Amino acid sequence: MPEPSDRRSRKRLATSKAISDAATRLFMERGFDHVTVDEIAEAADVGRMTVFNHFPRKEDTFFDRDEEGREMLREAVRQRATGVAPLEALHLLAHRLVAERSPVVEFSARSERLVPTVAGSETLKARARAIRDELADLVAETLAEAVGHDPADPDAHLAASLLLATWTVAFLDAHRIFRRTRNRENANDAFLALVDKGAAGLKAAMTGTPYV
Amino acid sequence: MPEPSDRRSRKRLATSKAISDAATRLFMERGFDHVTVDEIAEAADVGRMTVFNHFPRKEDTFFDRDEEGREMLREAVRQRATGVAPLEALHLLAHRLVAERSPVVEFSARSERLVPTVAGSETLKARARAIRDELADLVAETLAEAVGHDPADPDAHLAASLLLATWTVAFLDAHRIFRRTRNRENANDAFLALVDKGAAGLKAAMTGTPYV
DNA sequence: TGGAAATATGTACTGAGTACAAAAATCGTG
DNA sequence: CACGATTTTTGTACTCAGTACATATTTCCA
Repeated sequence: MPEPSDRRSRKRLATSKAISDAATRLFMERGFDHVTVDEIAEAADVGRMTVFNHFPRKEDTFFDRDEEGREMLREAVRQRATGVAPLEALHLLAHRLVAERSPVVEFSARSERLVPTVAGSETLKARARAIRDELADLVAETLAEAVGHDPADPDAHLAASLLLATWTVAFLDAHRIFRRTRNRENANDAFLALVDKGAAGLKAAMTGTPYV
Repeated sequence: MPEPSDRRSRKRLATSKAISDAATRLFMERGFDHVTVDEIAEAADVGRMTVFNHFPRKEDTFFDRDEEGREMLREAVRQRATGVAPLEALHLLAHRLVAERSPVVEFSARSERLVPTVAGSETLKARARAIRDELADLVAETLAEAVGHDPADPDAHLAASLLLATWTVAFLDAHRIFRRTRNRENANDAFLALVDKGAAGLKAAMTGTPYV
């Protein structure tokens, strides 16, 4: 994330952030469906059209950092150490993100407000599902690329779908544990326990392929 | 599906069917986004409000048979033969549906028009994903119930998510094969090959639980 | 400093979905 | 069969997301 030096990019970024911050705050306060785009624009002190200029849909003001996730997944597979299978690299990534307290799998006071905000809105849930599927497609293609297979390789798509499904269930369960116990370590443990289970299944499913 | 005998129910069903049929036809012809609710109402010869009376959202006029899928999944687990593990019952269900040429996994001229219709619309894809997640939740609860565990059992949710993910990938791959080879047997084989792979993974992931 | 390019904003529109009320069809019962 | 209750259909009026298009404003660069 290199801070761009020219004023134009800096201002654009500042405007985006103002909109996204205002929107996220309002969504957490009142729920996605009880906030209008006009109110977001008002709170961010911009015109209504500026919101749509930066974010094609209302829900994009909330989910505006999925590109970072894409980058992480791609890099984990491409920059993996020699001798590490593609799926193993992704499994290691999950463990590393937890160990490094990465924001994407963070269980904190903030995530405790964010998750119910998503859960409380069909639109936000739909967008979360869409992103999950987009990530699965990306992982599938990255896996296939890593072993020189066709991007449509069914095995790669099965592996990617199973992986994302596992991580999603693991994240939601860990969040549930965190809410119940208010203990980050418990949540991390629950997350990794399910991730490991899923990885074991994935390994078995992909036996005989170069992905594992 | 007992045909109700009273006129009221019959008429209501007929109206629903007229709307759903008209909508599906128009969506296939022109694409979901290029059909308005007014046009659906016009084609079904009802008032616009009648459409929303029968179907809360426009996309529900297309996906109006998901309850049957729910019923199948529930029954497969609940009515399983003694000695058959819950997940095994669901695996057998997949094979049975293919063997019996059930409409839900049918690869035909009709499905060849339906699938691209969904693929061509973000709204229909979103609804398909939502249904998939709803089915996964249902399967998770049914599995947990079958072994006397809490409905929120993480293992049940992981198993259900992996199962639905597998079936989805298998269905889409089989459809791709059918389009390419125009041979239903090829599609069935591709479907079952991936379902079996997923089942192998699922079995490994769930080792030590009563689900397998 | 004078445009060129990018960004911000306004106006006017389409179309989904909701709230509410009223009309029409159907049903149960005396 | 008739009449009141219930269900279904339909119309009207509204909110709000999202789009098309034009204009103004800001930033940049030669």
